[in-house]
Amino acid sequence: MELDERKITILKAIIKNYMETGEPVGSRTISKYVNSKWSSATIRNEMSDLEEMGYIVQPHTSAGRIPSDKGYRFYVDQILLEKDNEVTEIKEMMVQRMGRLEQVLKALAKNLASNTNYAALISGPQYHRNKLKFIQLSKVDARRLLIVTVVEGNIIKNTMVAVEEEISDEEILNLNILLNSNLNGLTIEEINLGVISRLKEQAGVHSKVVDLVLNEVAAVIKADEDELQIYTSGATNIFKYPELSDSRKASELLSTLEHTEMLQELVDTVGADSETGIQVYIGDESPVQAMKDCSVVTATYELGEGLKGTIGIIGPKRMDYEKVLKTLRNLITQLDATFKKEDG
Amino acid sequence: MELDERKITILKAIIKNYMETGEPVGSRTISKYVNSKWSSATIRNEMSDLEEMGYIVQPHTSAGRIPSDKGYRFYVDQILLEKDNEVTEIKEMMVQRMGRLEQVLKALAKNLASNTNYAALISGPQYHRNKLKFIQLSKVDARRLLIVTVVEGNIIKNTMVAVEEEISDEEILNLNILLNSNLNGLTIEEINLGVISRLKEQAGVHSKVVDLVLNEVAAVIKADEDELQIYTSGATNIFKYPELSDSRKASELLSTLEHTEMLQELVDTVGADSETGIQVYIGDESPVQAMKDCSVVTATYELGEGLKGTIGIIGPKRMDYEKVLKTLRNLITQLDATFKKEDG
DNA sequence: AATTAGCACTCAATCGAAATGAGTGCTAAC
DNA sequence: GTTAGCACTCATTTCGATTGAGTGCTAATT
Repeated sequence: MELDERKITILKAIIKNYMETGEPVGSRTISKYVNSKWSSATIRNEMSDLEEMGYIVQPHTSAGRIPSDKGYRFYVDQILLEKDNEVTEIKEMMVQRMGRLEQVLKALAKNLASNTNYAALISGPQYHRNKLKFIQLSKVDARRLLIVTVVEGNIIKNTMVAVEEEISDEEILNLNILLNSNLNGLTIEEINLGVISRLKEQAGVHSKVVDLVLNEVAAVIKADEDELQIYTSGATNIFKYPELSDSRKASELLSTLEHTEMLQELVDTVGADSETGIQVYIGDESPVQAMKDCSVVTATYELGEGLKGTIGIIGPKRMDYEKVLKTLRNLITQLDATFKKEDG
Repeated sequence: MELDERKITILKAIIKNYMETGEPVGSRTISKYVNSKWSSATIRNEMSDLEEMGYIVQPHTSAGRIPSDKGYRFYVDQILLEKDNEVTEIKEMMVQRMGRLEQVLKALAKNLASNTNYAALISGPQYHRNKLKFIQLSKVDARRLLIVTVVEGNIIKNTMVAVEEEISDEEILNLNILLNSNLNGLTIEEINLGVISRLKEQAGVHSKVVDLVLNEVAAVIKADEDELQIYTSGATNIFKYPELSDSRKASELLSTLEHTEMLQELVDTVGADSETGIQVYIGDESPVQAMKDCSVVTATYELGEGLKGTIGIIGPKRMDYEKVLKTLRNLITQLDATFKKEDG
């Protein structure tokens, strides 16, 4: 059997309708919904075919039909094909006060969630292969040094370390020059033993401090790699969809969203669509078990070479794929543009 | 009528039992629960009295009794009186890597939630009246300055600003000295026009930069005051309590916890118990409407003079007050001790 | 006078049979 | 190929009967 014009129209009508209502949709509904060109009986025959082909299912005999995962998949693929060129403008909420990446990401997630009415997720960029841009030591008080590390993408990290004996301002100045001239532009992997021993040699009496500083820098960056930052927002939006809001499902889904370590796999996988990095998981396709009754759309954004993060939307299977995909594509475009500008 | 010994015993038994089961408790249950010294009939009479006095209620005729808010209140006050001296040791999860206050607070909330099985909330300290400890300007690249601000309590803030024309390293050094010698030890309110104009005068050609820096510093601190940092954890724990997990209530409660701005009032109010700063809200007593079916326990911790934050637990009315109060008291003690040490 | 046993009564929760109705599949007519 | 008509299915709703935990009251007991 083949998916002819009419079957496609009917399938789309079923999916659209089900997305709106969340209820199984029957033949009569569709008959009225689609210019009433065909009677309910005809629709019934077509639906019977569509069911046989696996695009729709009956939750039980004598109920209407709902789209199967395969049905959704067809629908989504259809949309992914239509490369919409119009880029609708997103409100200029972005990046008034840059510099605190976290804040921006959180705001972004919040915005995304309230725009779509689904749950949103955003992961901070990962730091391996990331170039050191700037290091600064400062004396906060007699025995305490503040280390500020700036890496590519203008991500700033602070640490405080205690030193054994006081260091004069001038010595700190020299250390700063030393550190920056030797380390700037290197990735964390490139700071190998050779570089380190050369540094320590030049530091003379303060080789101990150099050690301390390098350890902290490595630890800070490492820590961020390990406990990957993931922010979620609008998790409670799922209560807007009855099929997800019974206590068992809601509990499972929400606690997964709360324990961000369980979302790792979702942000690790790079999107399939090579151009936009967009990936759509429908139901069981999701790498996260708790989301088998949802659909998840993720997209990858880029801050610089090798500096990638993920944005995601989690909603019911009947989510408005068209809107979500459009929004994400749009956002990615803007993000990429923004960071490119900020960075250069 | 008076609350005699026996009535108190029975009231406590009812509350304890209800806390365990979450079901209305009947006379026979209590009769067995309390050394079976009294028969169910006796208990019934006493329960009748207790109901008349308002300590317990029947959800409907011919059901057992459950504690009223007044009943819980009695119970809690009882516990608050018993100043327990034994301070149980909390696991040494705290403060391995200090300096990133946020991380510590988040970890703390997570810990608290998983220890108690209730939802936990923690607010970062508020910054007004906070002393500036250290300012540092650094040149990241030709047109960009990094401003690092350290305030009392070792809270570190970063901002990046763009400058119109390049400033030499030496000039930056001078600016740093100028800023630190003039501003250190001042609160944000104390940096008034007098101080500012004096600063600008001394800065000479770079008075513009001073302006920029001061604006940023004020803005950063202001921003943190405005959007008070509140972290929640274990919100989904509420699904463990059937009386809170029906879709409507759960949705309301969880979205309140998600939109932290709605928790403002909870962390604004300073605890009533003058010594420990602990405050217990039972049901309607809570300033947050969405929590009228819950109990909320908050405690205030201190980082330094005028630098206060709040920790809170949100759970069902039948929460284990004894455990919660003990845990919070304990935590506060340790927090205070830790920050005192760190700070000095 | 306080306590307890006994019994009638109440009422939410549970169960199950019947009614409802949305929706299907099939057949026969158009 | 399309449609009208009808019997059939089955989740959901409705409603009365049943159950059982728990009470209040009274009379007997200590």
